[in-house]
Amino acid sequence: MNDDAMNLRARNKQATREAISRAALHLAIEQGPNGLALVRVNDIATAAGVSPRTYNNYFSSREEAICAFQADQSRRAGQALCSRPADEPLSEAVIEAMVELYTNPEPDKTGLRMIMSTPELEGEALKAFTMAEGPLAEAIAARTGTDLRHDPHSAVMAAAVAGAVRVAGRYWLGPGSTESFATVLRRTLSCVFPSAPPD
Amino acid sequence: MNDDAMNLRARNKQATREAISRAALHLAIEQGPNGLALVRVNDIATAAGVSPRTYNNYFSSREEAICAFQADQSRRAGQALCSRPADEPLSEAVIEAMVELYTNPEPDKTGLRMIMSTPELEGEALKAFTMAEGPLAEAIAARTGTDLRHDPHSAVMAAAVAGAVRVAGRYWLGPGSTESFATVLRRTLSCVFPSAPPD
DNA sequence: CCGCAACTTGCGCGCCACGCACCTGATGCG
DNA sequence: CGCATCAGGTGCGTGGCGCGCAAGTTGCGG
Repeated sequence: MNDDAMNLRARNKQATREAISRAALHLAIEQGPNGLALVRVNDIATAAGVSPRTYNNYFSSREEAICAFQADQSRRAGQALCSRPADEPLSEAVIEAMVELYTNPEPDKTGLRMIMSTPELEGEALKAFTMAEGPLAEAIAARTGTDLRHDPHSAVMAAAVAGAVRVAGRYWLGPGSTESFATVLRRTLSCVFPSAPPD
Repeated sequence: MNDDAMNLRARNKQATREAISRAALHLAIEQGPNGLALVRVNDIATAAGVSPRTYNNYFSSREEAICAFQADQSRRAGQALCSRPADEPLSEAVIEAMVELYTNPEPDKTGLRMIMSTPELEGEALKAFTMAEGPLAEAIAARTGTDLRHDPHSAVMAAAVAGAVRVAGRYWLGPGSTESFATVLRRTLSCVFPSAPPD
């Protein structure tokens, strides 16, 4: 039947997760960066149409719920790099993979600005971005044919890439940014690869 | 009088902070990576010889208390780089500054391993390490004479350096590490500076 | 020697994570 | 097609915790 790569069951689960996360972010934006404490778990659950008890079957903190999207995105970092053509130079592959991953869809500037200007949320987002490092390091190691366990190069590069993405976010959210996120991302990422061609 | 660079009052404050943090880490180690929930705030406060209420005048979560040392250390990252001789090449200055900062004193392997193998603590430690990026970026920008606000190079490099430190920690804590932390640190940091001399 | 300001502490409130038990609806099988 | 099974949603109860408030205490400067 309708096993669209997923049981109906799992589908609903994913939908619920998204609903809760969506509601959480929305409410957080309403309250502003200094009103995080006013976003009650009860409100989130109600807005998402589930029981408060169900809410923390999915998340164990407001921050986690609000940043769930970033977390999900980071989980795909490894796969994003792996799906680049194998004959592409490493630097180009990484840059294009990250641009593809983090601009699809174009990030919600309002939501991101809210997150990055709220210390507690910033911490959670940091965790989320860092989740990308492991898979990224593996993918890089696979591409360069090095051994992840004995050669720190891939791990360091993965960390640097993740860092560059975060820095790009900060610049893009800053006051004087008329450029697209993709542009900023390419610029910061090219700092990581000193031998990278200017384009 | 006895203004040893600090009022007696501020000295006690610092001592209390350290006592609480110390007690927290000690108790956490006792309970192991899976028993973080069993480390009650009450126990920490008692062990530190203060009231539970006082405890969260200093910290607002167990995790924050346990990782306070890492946080304090990261705050000094900028200063560490600034205090390197001005005629030193950037890469060497950064490497030596970080080695100096993170091996003085030699890190507590047991405590660190505990922290890095406990998800919630790992997140907090991540926040702590990331606190170093801002000051580091400023110091790097100052050294290279670039404008931090319009040129992302220093920010990206700072993030990469912080990442390299974290990666070094992971490798050093891993099973087959007979080397000193300084050695591992130098190796990962030199990955960040491709033009860095082998020694 | 005195008053101020900083710090600690006890009290109390509201929120929240989580275990437990029950219910509902999806799933898979004969 | 109907039944046994089970994953997931929900209500309830409990213990812990963050934090505001209002004293009490102690170092510091005049």
